[in-house]
Amino acid sequence: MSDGTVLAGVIVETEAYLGVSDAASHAFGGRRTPRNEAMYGPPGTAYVYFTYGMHFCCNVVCANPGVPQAVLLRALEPIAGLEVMRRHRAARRRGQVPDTDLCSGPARLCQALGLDRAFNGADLLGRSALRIVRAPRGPLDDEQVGRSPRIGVDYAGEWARRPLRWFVRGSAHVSGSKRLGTAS
DNA sequence: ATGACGATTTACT
DNA sequence: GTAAATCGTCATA
Repeated sequence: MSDGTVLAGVIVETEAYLGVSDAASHAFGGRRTPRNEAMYGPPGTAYVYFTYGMHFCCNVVCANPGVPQAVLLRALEPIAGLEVMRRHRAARRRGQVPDTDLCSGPARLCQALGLDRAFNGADLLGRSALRIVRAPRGPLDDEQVGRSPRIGVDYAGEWARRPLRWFVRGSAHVSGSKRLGTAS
């Protein structure tokens, strides 16, 4: 953060949005507007969008410039800056927030990290304030990764059923872990 | 200018 | 389980 505090977490849940052919994607049918323009940028670009009148969600652009494919960051296991995250998340809530719920959802994660439209279009691979680095613990075995259909895209017909959500099996930091964390 | 809607979260019955 | 919160964006006119 601006005061030097480091907020960090391990990505434990993601969803893929496969571009112009994907009915659940903001770029479906080649739709290109000021809002989703970042999706058409180079790989490693952040696509942060505002939704439901109150939430932000953060994606990582994955394909070449002009090809609007991205991965939605859905949950993190927080590993640094927990105090700040708790403050961010408790602000607009009644009680306290369990540590397993600090970043267990695409909008929760953005709230905990303080991500908003200022980060839209940011380069996640450089030295800027927001970045993604290789996990020190290394890659996971396939057995440790679960898959399921994506969340909240029921309007997308056949695409809604595709298993394009990935999560760390057994992680308590996955969104809706009680319902979905053990699926597939 | 208008209106419908959302890649969600939270609270409440 | 259901519903409220809350508003930018985009398609339509």
